[in-house]
Amino acid sequence: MEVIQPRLPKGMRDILPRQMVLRQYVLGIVERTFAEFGFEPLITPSVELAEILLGKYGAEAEKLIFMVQHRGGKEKLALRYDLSVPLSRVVAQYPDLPKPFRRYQIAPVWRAERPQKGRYREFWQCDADIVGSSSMLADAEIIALIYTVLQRLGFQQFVIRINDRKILSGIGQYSGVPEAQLPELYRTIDKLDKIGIEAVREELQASGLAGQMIDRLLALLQPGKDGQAALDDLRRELMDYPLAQEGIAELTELLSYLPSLGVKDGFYRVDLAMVRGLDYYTGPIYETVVEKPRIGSITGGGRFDGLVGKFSVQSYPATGTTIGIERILDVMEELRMFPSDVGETTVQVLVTVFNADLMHESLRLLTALRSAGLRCELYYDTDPLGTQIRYALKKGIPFVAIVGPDELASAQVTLRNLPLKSQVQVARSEVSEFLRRQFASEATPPPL
RNA sequence: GUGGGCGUAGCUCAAUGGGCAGAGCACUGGUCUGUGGAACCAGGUGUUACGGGUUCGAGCCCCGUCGUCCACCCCA
Repeated sequence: MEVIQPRLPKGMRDILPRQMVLRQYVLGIVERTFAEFGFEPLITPSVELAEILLGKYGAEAEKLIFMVQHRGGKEKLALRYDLSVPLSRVVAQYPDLPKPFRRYQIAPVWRAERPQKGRYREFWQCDADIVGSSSMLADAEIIALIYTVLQRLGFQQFVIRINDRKILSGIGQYSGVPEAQLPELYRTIDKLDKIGIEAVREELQASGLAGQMIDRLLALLQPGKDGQAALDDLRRELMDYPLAQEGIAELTELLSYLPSLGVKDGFYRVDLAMVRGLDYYTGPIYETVVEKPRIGSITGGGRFDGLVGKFSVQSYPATGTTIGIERILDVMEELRMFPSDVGETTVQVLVTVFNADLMHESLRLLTALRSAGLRCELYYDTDPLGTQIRYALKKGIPFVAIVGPDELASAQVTLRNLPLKSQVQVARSEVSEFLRRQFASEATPPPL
């Protein structure tokens, strides 16, 4: 019979148990931190009506939306592209949600991109957003949240780049570039840190911008300059541009909150050349980059005050971020950032079976351990102990429990700790408590 | 969507200038009744991605398709 080739759609992956252990460790820290910051969980469908998603992200991004159809379906459907637009729909659809509405959502999104390193067609986003407040405290808390999550995950080196769409718009006005060509200008500016100041100068020249204006723009963007100093320069230079002044005031206020929220210097930077591609951002924007593995941004977000208004006459200001779990996992694996007690499996104990006569002893022990909340697997055959132990080693199960004739006679259980190559005999009545103590401190995130 | 590299066993890779399908690991079954990733035996390890062309003869050369990786665009 012809077999069907086992394979996956382009850009999509299976996540096998060994990877899931690492993933759940990271997700646990992310979710716990979201909850500590006062965000509440939300789930929305993977599929939205196409009209909900279309016209929100910009022409380029919209091409990447996965359309969904089924035979005879009358609704036009699409897989969600991000979590911010569904959130905006939810807020518009349930007007009685108390504001500010603080929700987190950890869920897969889909983008029909060409896959490459750190880029998949299905990946998970961890969003935390605040809807219904225009306070810069909200933006500052989002940045503190990003900082806290990355600290707890053990990131030593990262920079949260901060800019403001209003400042970019002001710079656009100041440059005298026609409205229609502004997106091109922003795209070029965004490349500053990637291709360098001279390459950007050349691109601006090629686009027909006057040399004098190019000099003034590049001077304003000041890649090397300290954030507050750069903002002060801007404030003077863009005196006549109210929108830019608004953005400068926003960032100044936002920055003032960060130290008291525990965000340390050096982990964030005002970067006037950082743009972000999505259309819906309206105020402060932020993204996090790491130097070591060059993998693009690991978080991204900003203020999107106009999005809820697309779904309701009642509009609400909103801000938030997404944390890219796949890229974070890629980085952490590459830098070997996982604590040693994050093992290869979630199974804690293998209960062995000494022989057919003692099978029921093993079953009783198994049941007792499970009742105590320990994660246990039973070995199904009466293979020699060596074979059973090798099985545990291979799967990375840390403890092996043995009930043989000797243990039965003395009402004890032998517990072998495979990583430590040690073993102890514990009274049958105390086995559960003993093992629970062994696992008491496992994989808990370090306090700040 | 644009450009480039690469496609041999499940995985990592060999195969003289065109001349008979290879290794390690993994996997499946078996042997082994008190302790370490074992050994031994047996076994799929495969239309050399697919289709066409050149040739007496193609894993190798040419064309096309598909897949994959990388860069660009953009993004998490």
